[in-house]
Amino acid sequence: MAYWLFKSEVSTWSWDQQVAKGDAGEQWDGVRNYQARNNMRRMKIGDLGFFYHSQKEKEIVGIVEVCAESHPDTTTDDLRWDCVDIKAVKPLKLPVTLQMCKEEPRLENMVLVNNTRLSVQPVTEKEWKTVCGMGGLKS
DNA sequence: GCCAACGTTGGC
DNA sequence: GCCAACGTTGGC
Repeated sequence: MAYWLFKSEVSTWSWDQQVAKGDAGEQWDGVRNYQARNNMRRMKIGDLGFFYHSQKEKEIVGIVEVCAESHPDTTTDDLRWDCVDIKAVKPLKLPVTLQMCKEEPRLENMVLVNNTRLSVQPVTEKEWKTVCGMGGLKS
């Protein structure tokens, strides 16, 4: 079981839209970055991820689950780009803001804190549990 | 709105 | 294969 973090602008694709898709989920398309794509290729069905709103909110708002492994991104003909499908699992009771992550010593090595521009990131199990705790979930 | 960080592109 | 130029992302 691996853990990930998916970043999106609210105006592009929001948590509410993700929730509205229900268990069917939706492909995480539009990624045009090799590192992010490579992370998606490593994902397995059942892996969990955080859903992060960038730019305005700058906070982790919910938990998603990978429901289809990497496949071609249907929004482009360019064969280089793959994506996975994810579905919403549940929201955090309390959103965990970027600032909270920066102020939390246990998260000092988190990719979110150190590489703000990567849109699909790995999360360690320790970081996962820490953020879930901060978000009001037992994990 | 600015700017730093980073990735990509293309000329040589 | 190097590196300058350029574009994009995202925090502030």
